[in-house]
Amino acid sequence: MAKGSGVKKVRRKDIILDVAEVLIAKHSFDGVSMRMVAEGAKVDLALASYHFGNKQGLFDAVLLRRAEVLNQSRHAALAACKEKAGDDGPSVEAIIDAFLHPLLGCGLQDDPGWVHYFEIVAQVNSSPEWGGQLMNKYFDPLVSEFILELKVALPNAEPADLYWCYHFLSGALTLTLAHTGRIDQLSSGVAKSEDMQGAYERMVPFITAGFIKLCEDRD
Amino acid sequence: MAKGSGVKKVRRKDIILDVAEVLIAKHSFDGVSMRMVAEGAKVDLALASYHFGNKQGLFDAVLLRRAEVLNQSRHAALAACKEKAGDDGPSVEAIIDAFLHPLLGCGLQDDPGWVHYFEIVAQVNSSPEWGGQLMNKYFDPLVSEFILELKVALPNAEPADLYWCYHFLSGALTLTLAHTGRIDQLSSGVAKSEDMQGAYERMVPFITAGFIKLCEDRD
DNA sequence: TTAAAAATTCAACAACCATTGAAATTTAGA
DNA sequence: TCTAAATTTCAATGGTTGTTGAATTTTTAA
Repeated sequence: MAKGSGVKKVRRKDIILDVAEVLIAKHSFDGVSMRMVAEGAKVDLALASYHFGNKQGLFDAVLLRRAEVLNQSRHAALAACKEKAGDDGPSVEAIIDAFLHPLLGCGLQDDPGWVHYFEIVAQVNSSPEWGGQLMNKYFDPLVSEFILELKVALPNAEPADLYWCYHFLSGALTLTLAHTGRIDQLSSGVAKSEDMQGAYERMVPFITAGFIKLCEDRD
Repeated sequence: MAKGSGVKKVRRKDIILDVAEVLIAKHSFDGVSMRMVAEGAKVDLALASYHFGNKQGLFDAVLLRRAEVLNQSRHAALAACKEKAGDDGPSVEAIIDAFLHPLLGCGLQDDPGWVHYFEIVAQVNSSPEWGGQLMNKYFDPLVSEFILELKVALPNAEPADLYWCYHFLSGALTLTLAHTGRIDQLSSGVAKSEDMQGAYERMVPFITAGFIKLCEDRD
């Protein structure tokens, strides 16, 4: 390659992460071997171990890489929504929207990298082995920010109700991100797994109504 | 063993299923080896292959065994709820309740077998590899019954909205069944993963409100 | 240009994997 | 009791797994 050609050199380390991301999304962590990754990245078997220590280290790196980006994007969305709101703070719907809308902005609709990443997150979230630990480590500090803001918007809410509501939100969201194609089959094509815009537009009012019902209307 | 002692003989085949259920729930399908199952069941390595053909066959058998029981129980609950309702058919809340309440009756609260089974279902549901196929095969015929009844209760609903609502229900439910312990950590113990009664009582109004908001109130 | 550091490859290790055919044992039925 | 079938064990197969130390190449920086 000529000097100063302006072509950014893609590091092998990043290629390995990209390939691992795709494979883990499709086959789950235990279904992927280091050899599959090396072969996909057209790289020697030993290289992934060199860069990431071992298989678990590779997995952690895949998870961490985009978590930081997403957390920052969500944090900014929450700040903007608080900025725009009056003295009473943002509405429940505005908070839920700030939580969900950044996912579309991440390129969830277009960028295959993000699509695969979220498929991994979906699997991790409902894994008894890693679900609690990893989600707590990578995402829950930011989630706590949102719940704190929801407590302001829903001052009469019982804490346990609020946490269960977030739990339902988390489940609905991650299954949507999992892209299993189940809704396509169930609905005979009327609803499509890939339609993240449509899912988003429906999820915001659905979840908002649930929060209000449980944390405001409660008998 | 003395003849006619009344002690029901436990078949090795069932023991293998029980052990596989526990292990798959904890480590996922690819994380479990035939050796781990054989060792846990105190049985020769070859026996599981003899009874179930191969590893995939064992997995299918674990999934199928309780699916039939659950489907029958849910079908009966829906029938009873239609019976009790007037000419207009059951309310949205009654239908959602008929979908969720049988899970408690299955022994979800007490029987460890069912607890582990539902952990597997949770993982399968959000697996891109098997999620669409397996859930569709084992559960969706019955799910279609429920959606049909929801269409009666929500005559003005757009079909796509209805399927997305069920999708959100499915996600919220399966994450709850996954028992990841994440909600315990997030809430510092205020909400507990094991509290299926509490989850059920909150889930019914939460999901009902979402359905009504999206499929009845829609602007 | 040169030397140190980083990245990459090579080769091999021991451990574990699922599957299977044949032999041995247990069970069921006549 | 006797026999055929079902169950269980034994032993081995060929393949795949993650990891690692040493050798080689490439990059970096002085």
